Amino acid sequence: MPDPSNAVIAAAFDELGDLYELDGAVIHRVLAYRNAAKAVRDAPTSVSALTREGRVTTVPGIGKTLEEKLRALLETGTIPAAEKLRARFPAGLIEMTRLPGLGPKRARKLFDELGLDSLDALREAAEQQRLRGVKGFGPKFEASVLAAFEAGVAERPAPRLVLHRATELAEAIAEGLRAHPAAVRVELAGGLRRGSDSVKDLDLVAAATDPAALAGALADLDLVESASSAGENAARARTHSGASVDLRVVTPDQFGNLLQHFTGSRQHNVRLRERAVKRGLHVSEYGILDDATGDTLRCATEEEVYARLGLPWIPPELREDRGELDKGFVVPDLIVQDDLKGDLHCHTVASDGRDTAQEMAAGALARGLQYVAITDHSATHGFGNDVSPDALRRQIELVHDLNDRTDGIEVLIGTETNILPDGSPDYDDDLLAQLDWVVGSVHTSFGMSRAEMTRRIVAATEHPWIDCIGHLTGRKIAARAPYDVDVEAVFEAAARTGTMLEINSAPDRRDLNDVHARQAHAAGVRIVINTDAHGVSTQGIARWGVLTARRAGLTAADVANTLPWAQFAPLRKRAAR
DNA sequence: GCCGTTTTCGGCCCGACTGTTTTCAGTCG
Repeated sequence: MPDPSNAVIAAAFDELGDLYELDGAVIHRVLAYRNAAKAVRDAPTSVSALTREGRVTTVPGIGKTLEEKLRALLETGTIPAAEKLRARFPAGLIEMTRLPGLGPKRARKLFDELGLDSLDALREAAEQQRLRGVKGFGPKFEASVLAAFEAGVAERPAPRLVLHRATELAEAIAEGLRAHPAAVRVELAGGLRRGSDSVKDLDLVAAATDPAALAGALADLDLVESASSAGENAARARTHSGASVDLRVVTPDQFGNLLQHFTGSRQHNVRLRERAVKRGLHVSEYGILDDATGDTLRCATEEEVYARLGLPWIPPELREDRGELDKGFVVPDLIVQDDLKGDLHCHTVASDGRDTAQEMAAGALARGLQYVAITDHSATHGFGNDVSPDALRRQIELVHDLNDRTDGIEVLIGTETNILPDGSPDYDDDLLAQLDWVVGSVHTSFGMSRAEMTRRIVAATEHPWIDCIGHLTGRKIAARAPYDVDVEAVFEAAARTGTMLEINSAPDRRDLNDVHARQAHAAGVRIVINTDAHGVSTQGIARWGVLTARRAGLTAADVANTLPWAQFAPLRKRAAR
């Protein structure tokens, strides 16, 4: 039995938190499990390995009790406490808490008094008006339950918006609001500003000379289908595309407090406020209350908020409670898009791209890059337009010729070769050896076992002509789960063999993700940020890969393709041969 | 259940809204 991954352990702790909450445990005990789950999910090393080494209590939020539970999980594959609680509380009870306004306390009450243990049972009870018989529940709640089912809550959890679409939409709304005469500043907040993979809704904050007037103006935008007031200086809306929008407006002297509060993350704010309380300060979206004086400090900028708490300004991408508020944390000089000198993964009409190698090279040059590798799909890609070995040989000639004719940018010939189920590439070694650069990616047989998939990708890192592994986990944000692979084993192999790992910038991939990129870097792996662009029009998506790298805390020096080609070239595995 | 520039015990962010209450617990962000 393989050791559970950090993701599996985190899910187990989250489940335990839910179960203890239903069991009526004090909330801080429940939160301890959720904190631990998050710490495990974000941990830069294997929590299973730490447990075996007896060092797991070095993970913040894991103490003696959770260590014991981890040991049980490693030795028996399960946690006894979870088994016991599962026997008492059906899974349907946790599902019931998906309904707005129904949390664990009230769900438990319905379970105890009416025996409701599933969404179906809840709906039936609401239809029969039996809920109002329970103290604390009334006709309005029954109506809201039925409305929630009508809206489809039971079938699907609220869909999440992938960041690039959400950003595009939110920027358009922000632009509309900025045109209002009362607007002083309008900014994106929440996960949009932190660069999360996806967001649940669009958070916007604004400063205005007349806050109520600007909040009211949200309803008038063309993009907005319907809007409602959510208090004096706030508005909530739904766009025609179905996204929900939250807007809060204050006067300019409080804008820093508001922006800080609504940028989050929740965990970052909790930690920030806990720190502040120890100094006698209470932080909210309205200001910083000082116990000593009774005064509330209003901040026009975020910098003032952090400064008053004795902290440097922390870039939004790092506000995830991953150590950024620890004593002695030094804010890194995070990478920016302009730091990138090359793109080592793109496609042309030779496979499934839209533009020619010449057009892609010109596009890369126009974006200020100094080198670009043409890496079309390989012979067994399986989605049409496969590049046969002969076609690749012709492509080598073509790109060499193009490079000779092109000034200002190094045009390299490469491939994105399929990693076959046995871990080998689908071109012969002598052909791969003629290329400047080879990305190896998994595009088939996603359903392999974790052990098989890990062996497959580790074997690819050990191949002498594979310079880099593309989109390591194959995930599609909000659409497709990653395939099951022991990423830590791959990081070890990549570091050992000198194989680089890509942060794929496609906005629905961002793979490596932020946590993996941080782990890989810590393991000594060389990271590159690639576009995987399929046309000139999408070469700008490096933005999303850079955002992922920033969330991983990476600087320009931590990303190999910030180097000019002359310095990058010798870092390739093939350069050592 | 965790944790320590006030603590090895007694704390553990902040504010708004909701529906049901007779003064507020639970939920949400």
